Amino acid sequence: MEKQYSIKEVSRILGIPKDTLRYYDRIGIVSPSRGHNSYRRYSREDIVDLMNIQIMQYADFSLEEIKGKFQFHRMQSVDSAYCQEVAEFLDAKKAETRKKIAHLEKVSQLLDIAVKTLRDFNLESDQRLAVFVREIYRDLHKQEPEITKEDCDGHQN
Amino acid sequence: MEKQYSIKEVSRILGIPKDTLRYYDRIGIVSPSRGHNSYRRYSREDIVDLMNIQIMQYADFSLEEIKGKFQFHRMQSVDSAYCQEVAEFLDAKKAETRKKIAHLEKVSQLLDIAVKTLRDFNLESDQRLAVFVREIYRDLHKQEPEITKEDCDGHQN
DNA sequence: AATAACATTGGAGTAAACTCCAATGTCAAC
DNA sequence: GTTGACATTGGAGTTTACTCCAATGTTATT
Repeated sequence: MEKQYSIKEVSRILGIPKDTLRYYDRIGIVSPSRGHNSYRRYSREDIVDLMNIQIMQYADFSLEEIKGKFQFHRMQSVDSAYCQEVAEFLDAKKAETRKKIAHLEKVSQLLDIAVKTLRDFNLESDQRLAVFVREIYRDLHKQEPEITKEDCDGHQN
Repeated sequence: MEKQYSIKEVSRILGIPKDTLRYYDRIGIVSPSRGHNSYRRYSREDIVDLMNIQIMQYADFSLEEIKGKFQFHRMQSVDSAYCQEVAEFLDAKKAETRKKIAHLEKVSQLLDIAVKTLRDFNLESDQRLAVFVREIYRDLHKQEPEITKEDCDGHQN
């Protein structure tokens, strides 16, 4: 017979606030069984699920994604097609992550030049800043041509 | 006499929705002058401000930060102390950005290993994944000792 | 004078992931 | 049997940066 954990214990063990655990139950992410009173009783498996969720949140998955793509309990049968699907999903996530990193690298550079320009002003750093800003501005306005027809509609803006 | 721009023109020029421009006006970020009717009339300077705001948003500044730290109009007198303050702020921002990058690099690696493990399962990649996850878990729970007194208070959680 | 196209306002709604609250129920200890 | 610590619930509030709406006013064109 496995040990069951109260919400308070789980909260302490995993560092997740009780309200958050109740919230997860509400939205169907981790719904533990209930005791003879209506108290939640978390199993070991529930706790493992919650740990996986923590990892996935660390990896920037939304609760929606977590809920949609990963049903942990049902993982006994390693369905090859499903594995393939998840692998593709993770690949896409990784590409997205690399994009974010590239963006932040630019930001880091921008801040660097901006600080230098501010600290000891000279033409060189000022011009480098201007060039950089212009580059970002190009980035900002080169929207992928995903909008074509919609442009012609009667927008309010 | 400088040209003044209508909200529609500014929206088109900068690619900022009209509603957003009105919103910026409301919260006091860029509040253009008004015509004899109560129409907003944007000056060149207003437009430059808005461009700077776009750059700062690209660099992950919140509107609150933008509003608090940067009063562009008042920049004629290059106050050395103020420059110093802003430079420090930007430095902190950069440190924060580098932290985010480090985090995302870990995420990228994690996703990489996870995909590999999923695609062709073997002990080696599985163990690498386990090690990685454990490492992240350590990261996750090593909160800086910023909380000391508050811990003792009567929290609900 | 009617119409369209623009402008104004206050206020409400949206997303995501919590976070908090009040009213109430349960349980163990004294 | 009362106290205190725990649990439950539904529902409302928080945050940020918009986004949308309806009612209304203004301007230019027909």
